[in-house]
Amino acid sequence: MDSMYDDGYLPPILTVDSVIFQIVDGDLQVLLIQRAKEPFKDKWALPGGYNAIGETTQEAMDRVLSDKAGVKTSSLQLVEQLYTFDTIARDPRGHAVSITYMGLGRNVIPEETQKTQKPGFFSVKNLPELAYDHASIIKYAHDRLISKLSYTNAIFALIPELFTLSQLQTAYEAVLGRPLDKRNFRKKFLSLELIHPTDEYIREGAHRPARLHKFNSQKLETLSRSFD
Amino acid sequence: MDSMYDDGYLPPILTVDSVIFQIVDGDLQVLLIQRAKEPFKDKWALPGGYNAIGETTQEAMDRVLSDKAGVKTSSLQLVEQLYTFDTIARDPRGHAVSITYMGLGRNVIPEETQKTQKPGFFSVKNLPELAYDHASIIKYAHDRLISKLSYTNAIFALIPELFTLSQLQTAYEAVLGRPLDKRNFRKKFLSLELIHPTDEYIREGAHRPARLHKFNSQKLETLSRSFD
DNA sequence: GTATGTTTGTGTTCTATTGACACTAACTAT
DNA sequence: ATAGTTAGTGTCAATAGAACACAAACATAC
Repeated sequence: MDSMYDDGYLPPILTVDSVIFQIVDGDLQVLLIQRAKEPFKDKWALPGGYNAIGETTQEAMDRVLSDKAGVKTSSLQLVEQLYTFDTIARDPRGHAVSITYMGLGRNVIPEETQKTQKPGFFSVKNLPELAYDHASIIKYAHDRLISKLSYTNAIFALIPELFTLSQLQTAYEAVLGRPLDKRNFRKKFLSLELIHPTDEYIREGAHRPARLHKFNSQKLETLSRSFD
Repeated sequence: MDSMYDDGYLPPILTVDSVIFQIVDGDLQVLLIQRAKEPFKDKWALPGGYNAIGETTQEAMDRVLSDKAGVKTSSLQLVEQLYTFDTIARDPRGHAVSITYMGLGRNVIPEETQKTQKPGFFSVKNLPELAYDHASIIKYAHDRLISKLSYTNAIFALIPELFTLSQLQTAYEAVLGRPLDKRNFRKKFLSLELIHPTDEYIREGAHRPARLHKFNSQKLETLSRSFD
C-alpha cells in the first residue's frame, strides 16, 4: 500500500466526467458512449472514469476521453472545469466524487478502437436515456455554455477559424436554441470587437459570396460586466 | 483495507478548503487560521482538511470548518462550491485535489476550542502571507462574488435581514471595492424587485431615520441575463 | 427653542444600448 | 435574361445607464 495512506486516511473514489459539445448542421451535439459494463450496462453515458493517483484531473480526463470515446483533448478548442458533483448514492459501488469538464470542439470525429465504447454525438434536443445523473450534468453544462456566450468569445471553439457571420449566428442559435435577428446580432457582435474581417470570401451556392471573419484570439477572452 | 480498493485503484488525496466572507464596518473580510503543523507551519491559511470516505465534500467542509476555525456552516447564510484545484505540487505530501467552497455570513464569530487554530477574519485588502496557493483561491472567490452581485441577490447573505438602503449600498461597495452613486444605485436595485420596504425605521444618530428593507427571499435567486 | 450637523431620500437630463423591422447586392442555375 | 438564394446594410423608438444637487428628519449643543 502506498505510504500516503499510512495514517489510515481513505479518500472517496474520484472520477472525472466530460461533456463534449460540438455543432453539426446547426445542431448542438454532445458526445456519449454506451457503457460496456454494469452499472448501467448498455445505457448511454458521458465519457468518464477513475482518476488515479499521480494524475491531475485534467490528465485523467484526457486519458479517459481518449480511451473510452476515442477523442483526443488536443482536438478540442476549449476545455474548462464545470463543477464537482458528489453524492453518496451517485455510484452504486459507494461514495464517489466526480469532477466534470466541458469541452468544445469543431468537427470532432471519435476514433473507435477496441477500448472505445460506441462513442457518438447526440443532439442535446434529443438525448437517449442516460446513466447516473448525466442528464442533469449535461443540462448544467449547457446552461453554463449559454451563459458564457453572453460574456466571452467562447463561441470561437465551436466554429471554424475562418467563418461567415451567418455561421457565427447559426452557432449562437444552436446553443441558445432560439433564432436571433440578423441585423441586431451583427451590430452587437461586431461592436464587441472580438473578430475582424479577412479579405477572403467564400462562394458556396447560387448566391452572393460571404466574407470570412476571424477571431482576434483563439483563446477564451472574457468581456467585462459591471453592476454600476 | 476497504473492499472498495480491492482492484488496486488508488485515488488522489482529496481535501476541501473554504473561503468564508463577511463584512465588518464596511470592510470585506475573509476567515483564516494559523496552521499548527507543517507544511506551512505558523502561516495563515484557509480552513481546510481531508475529505474522508463516506463523507460528502459538503460534510467534510462543515466538519473541517467547525474543527479548525470554530465556525458552524449553519451560521452562514450561503454556501456555494467554487472550483476544484489540483496540482501535483500543491501539497508537499503528494498529489492532492482540493474542492473549494465559498461561504457568506453576517456577524460570524469563530468559537475557539482546543482544536481550532487561531481563527480570525482578515481584510481582503490587507492579507497576511498565506500558505499554499490560498492567495489565488481567495482572489478567485472574490472575483466570483463580485460577479455574482451583478446577477443574483447574493448580497442578502452579507447584511442583516432588516437593512437600510445605505447598508445595502455599503455592502456592495465593500465587495466591489469602489464607491457607487447613491441615487443610481437605489433606482437600479429597487427596479430588480428583490427587496421590499418594511414599515419599520431605524434611528441611530443625530439624523433622519432610515427605512428598513427586507429581501423577498433569503435564498439565492438568479436574475436572467441574455445575449439578444 | 433655535441653530448646527449628519444621514436619508428623491428626479431630471443626457447618452448609450437594445429591439423591431425590409430592401438591395451578388452570385448560380436554368 | 430570369428566378432563386443568401449576404449585407440603417433607422427609429424604447429602454437602460451615468452624471448630478437639494430638501427632509432627526439629535445635540447652545
